[in-house]
Amino acid sequence: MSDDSPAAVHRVGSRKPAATIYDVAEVVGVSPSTVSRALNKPGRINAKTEERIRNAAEALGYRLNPMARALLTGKTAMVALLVSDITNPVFYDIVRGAENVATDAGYTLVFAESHRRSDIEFATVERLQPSVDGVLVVASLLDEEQIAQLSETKPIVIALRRVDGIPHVVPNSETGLVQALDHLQELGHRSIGYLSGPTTFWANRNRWNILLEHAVAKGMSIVEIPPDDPVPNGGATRLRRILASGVTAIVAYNDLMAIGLISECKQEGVDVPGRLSIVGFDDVYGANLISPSLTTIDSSLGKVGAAAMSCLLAQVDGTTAYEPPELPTRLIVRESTTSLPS
Amino acid sequence: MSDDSPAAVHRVGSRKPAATIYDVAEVVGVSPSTVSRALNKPGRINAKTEERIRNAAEALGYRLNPMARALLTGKTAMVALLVSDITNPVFYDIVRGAENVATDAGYTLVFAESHRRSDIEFATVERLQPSVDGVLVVASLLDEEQIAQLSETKPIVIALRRVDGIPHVVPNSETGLVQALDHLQELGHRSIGYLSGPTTFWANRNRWNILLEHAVAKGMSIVEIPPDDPVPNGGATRLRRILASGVTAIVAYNDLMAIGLISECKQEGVDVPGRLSIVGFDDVYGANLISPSLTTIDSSLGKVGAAAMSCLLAQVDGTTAYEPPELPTRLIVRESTTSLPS
DNA sequence: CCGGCGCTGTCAACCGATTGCCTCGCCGCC
DNA sequence: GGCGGCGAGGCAATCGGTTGACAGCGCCGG
Repeated sequence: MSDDSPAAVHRVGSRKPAATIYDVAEVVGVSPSTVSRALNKPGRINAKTEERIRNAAEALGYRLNPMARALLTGKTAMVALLVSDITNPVFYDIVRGAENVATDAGYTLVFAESHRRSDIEFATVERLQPSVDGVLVVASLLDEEQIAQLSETKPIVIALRRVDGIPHVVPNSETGLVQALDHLQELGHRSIGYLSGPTTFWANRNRWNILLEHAVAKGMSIVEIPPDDPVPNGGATRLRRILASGVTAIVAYNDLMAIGLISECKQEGVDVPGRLSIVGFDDVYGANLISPSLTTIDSSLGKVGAAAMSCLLAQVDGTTAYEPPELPTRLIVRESTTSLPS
Repeated sequence: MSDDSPAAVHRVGSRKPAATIYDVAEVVGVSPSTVSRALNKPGRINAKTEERIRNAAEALGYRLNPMARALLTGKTAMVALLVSDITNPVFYDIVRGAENVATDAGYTLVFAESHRRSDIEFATVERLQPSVDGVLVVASLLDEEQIAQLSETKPIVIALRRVDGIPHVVPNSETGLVQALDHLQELGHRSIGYLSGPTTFWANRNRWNILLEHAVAKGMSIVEIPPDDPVPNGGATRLRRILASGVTAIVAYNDLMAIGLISECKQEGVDVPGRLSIVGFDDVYGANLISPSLTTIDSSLGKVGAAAMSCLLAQVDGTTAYEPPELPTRLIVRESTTSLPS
């Protein structure tokens, strides 16, 4: 039976108009304002009346119209979450963490994607702002001025990027990267390559700076392998350059690039980790599936999303200033790194 | 000035109140209704006046307040997308496809997760309905009655599940599954196991029914390996049962279960595909990363999401009845299947 | 010379909920 | 007995934008 055929037919047009406080008021025989108070100022109204109103509201299937409330109060109980690319697994846990916090706090999450274009990002935030109480942007591509400008309209929080004067939540990349360098040093590696990400990304520059500083301090040599392709797994095309550089281990900007590099190595017959040890960043879904499984740095993205959303809601509610927790990263050793045969 | 102090500080409270049509009207010297008409009924107003109004609106940074419009017109220009589990990669492409269509049509996407609980799913749809023009639910967990009930309030579309009387978009699993059976038969397999998913899932029963019908027709023997664990990768614990059953190939409910099974095989030293050929379903991210890479069935989830959203928007706009495209699935042969040594 | 028409723009009601202010009735206390 | 106080509920304005009804005006034809 081929029952997969899509059903286009449907009884349309028969939708109920949705009950309002006026309907409830009429049923109970009170004024709409009394209904409003009964429903959200417990105690303001006589207990018995309140009870009758609640029952009537229940019976009518009354739901508050968020638009109407928003119009008057200016609070929409919605927050926007903007990522540059939905299909990038780096964002999954962030989205989930943020969604949980928002939902628990009674906020509805509006979700949007900027398709990796800063102009779309700007326009999208602008478009969304009237509908939401605040915006959480993950790894924003905008200038600091643009962010500051958007911040004048509604609260905005940035995740995975440090922006002066704007609340942001960023895991501490240093702890994990230092652990990675220690790990590689213990394995006998002296010459490291950093497989760089998009040069405009704050996180990319940040990671490189940390690596540079600590590698030098540890007496290791390090070199940045610049990207020649802006797509995330553009790492694959750079294998030749890496081999030519003489490094024995690579720290990649992120797991996607590391995974791309491993694939390339497989194709070219380069042994990983025998010839080249590889460390990723983020521990995304898939990092432990690939063979060899990827040694990488866990940046607890779920917590980043949750913390960023908490930070945003704290601003929206205007209550206490939210103090972001320390979010250390840590190395997860798997199969893609091994000791250098000395 | 020169407030370069660290992140926590931020000039709060200094947010602009956002321009309204009243502000624009005052600047131009016309009435608010004229501004409204100028902005969204081109031609209704004198061209020069309209021009002046547009300029003033631009200068003031005027943005329409969607809440205000929604209150009167009943159209919010938002649609909700509900999935059961954000971290399930099956949904990524669906979300992306749906987001693109919604954004292109000028709709804002509200995103929510039901945490795999049908009660949360129901409550979430109910909560979201007043704010949106329609709801797209992916792989709904609800009864048909519940879905019908929700459908009375606002348009609803279901993806990845067939529901009588409710518009739905489902890829045709039959084409891909038949190809998989053909593929396995060519490789010499005569005895197949279906590694079943959650028994309550429509898609699970659907796939099993299709497999049963066609395997029998092809003269192959087939057996359903029931789940003993509701989590997606619960497949890992079932290896013993599979081996005991004597089948030489497994078709899994989805890639997650197939990947779990492969991991288990690795741990237990069972050769894949030498001892057991494995076919997944969905071709999610990661299916080609694992080793051996997974033979699976591509169900073009991006198109499913796009089609489902188009279907929803067609209902919302009340324009033409949307005719969902045929969405065939097809087999992708990789390394996890091989011929049976006869 | 007058009626009527088309073009522009204004008026005012309305969507649903919230909230400051007011009223009414009742109680208790001096 | 008079008055203050308080509990309970109503009135009406308000948020921002939309829209049907209508008014002023210039112009045309009869």
